[in-house]
Amino acid sequence: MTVRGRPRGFDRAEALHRAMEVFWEHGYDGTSIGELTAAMGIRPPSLYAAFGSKEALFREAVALYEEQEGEPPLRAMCGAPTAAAGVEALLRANVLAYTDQDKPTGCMIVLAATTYTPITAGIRDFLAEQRRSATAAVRDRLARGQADGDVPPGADIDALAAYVSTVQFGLSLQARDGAAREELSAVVDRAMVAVEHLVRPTA
Amino acid sequence: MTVRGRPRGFDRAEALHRAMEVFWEHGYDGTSIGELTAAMGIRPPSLYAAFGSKEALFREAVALYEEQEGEPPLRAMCGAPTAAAGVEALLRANVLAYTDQDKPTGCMIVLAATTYTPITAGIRDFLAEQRRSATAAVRDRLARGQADGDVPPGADIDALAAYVSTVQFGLSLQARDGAAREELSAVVDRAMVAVEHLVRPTA
DNA sequence: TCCATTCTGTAGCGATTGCTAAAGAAGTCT
DNA sequence: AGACTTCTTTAGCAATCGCTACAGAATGGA
Repeated sequence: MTVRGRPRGFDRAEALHRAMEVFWEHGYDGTSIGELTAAMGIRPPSLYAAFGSKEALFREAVALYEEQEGEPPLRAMCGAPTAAAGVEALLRANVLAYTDQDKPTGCMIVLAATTYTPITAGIRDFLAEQRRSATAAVRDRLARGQADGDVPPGADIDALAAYVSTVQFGLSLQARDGAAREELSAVVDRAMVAVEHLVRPTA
Repeated sequence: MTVRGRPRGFDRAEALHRAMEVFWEHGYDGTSIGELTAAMGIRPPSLYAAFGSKEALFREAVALYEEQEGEPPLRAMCGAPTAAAGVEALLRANVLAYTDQDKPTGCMIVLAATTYTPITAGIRDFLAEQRRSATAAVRDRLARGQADGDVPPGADIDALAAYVSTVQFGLSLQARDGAAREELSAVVDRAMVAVEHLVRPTA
């Protein structure tokens, strides 16, 4: 079952990766089709034939981002022996990722569409949903900690997960503002003081 | 020394306030001149005659925002008896402000330009500078706490200030995502656990 | 009264936006 | 070979962007 017609002249996966990097750095609104086609090495009709629209391309780029950049820190969180260690692993992995010299700084999910224009409401809601699911992943890890006995049964894991996410969001913006890796690492040190304390028995 | 020529037909201060609200909600890129003139009740030539350009108007809007929205929480921080109480007052005042029903959610300084397009680099850097000065204000309050004796001399106040700012940045995004006031309040509770602990003697 | 000055309205500038029609190129099918 | 299908190219669409030329309106000064 071979494909008919003229074969595609570019690597779709590689083009998507390039698009992801541009969206990551410039956000959704800040990225034009011209910028995308230049980075992807193709012309607009090829982009639209392969990806449908700017919004559809962005959603695919977000999915790729979550797979490549989002999953590893989450796996580090799940693989840690305790919930507190998991949260710390998550935060530290993200600090490293947010300050990687070879990539745009900060988290794409956090920074790509914070403005509130009616036109890009769909994009904004989509990213907000991704952020909520990230928070849910933290809460699930804390719940497992309760089951494992390393988080007190009475702890408000929803509030604690919201706190961890809040710190993560803030770290992304700090990274965009040019904060150094050690600076963000020191912030995580402080953030973990609260986590450790709240996870301690009879807190 | 009266003004010559036709007098201005609108209240400049009120028009600026309207512009601020639009920029606050939609960000810099997300706000068009048409949207601004509609909200301000004027036509483009009047806007340009009174404010110069979109960027100049935005900078004035930011200055107004800091005066109206930013100063009160900072004063609350400075007026508190201890540095820890000051940080808590700052965070709680901001949570109330970020979730005010009558205003756009979150902080304008944090949310108005997170994307990284070369065109709006000036705007982005300008806001980043405002964020840095907010962090500096927290650090100064912590330094006063050291002088007053309610913050240990050995405490790393730069790192602690960065931590507080990180939480603040995160709170803004959480507010934009629709987080309720009680939810953000609970996040502040958790954040303060770290602050209280780090400010405790011999920490 | 007449001029100078300044603001306001209409109308539209050049540039850029996301996106696409139309034609040619490069394959598989019969 | 020739039809069919699919991709790529050129060129440009309508809409919107930030901004402004120009003429009319409203004031103060002489």
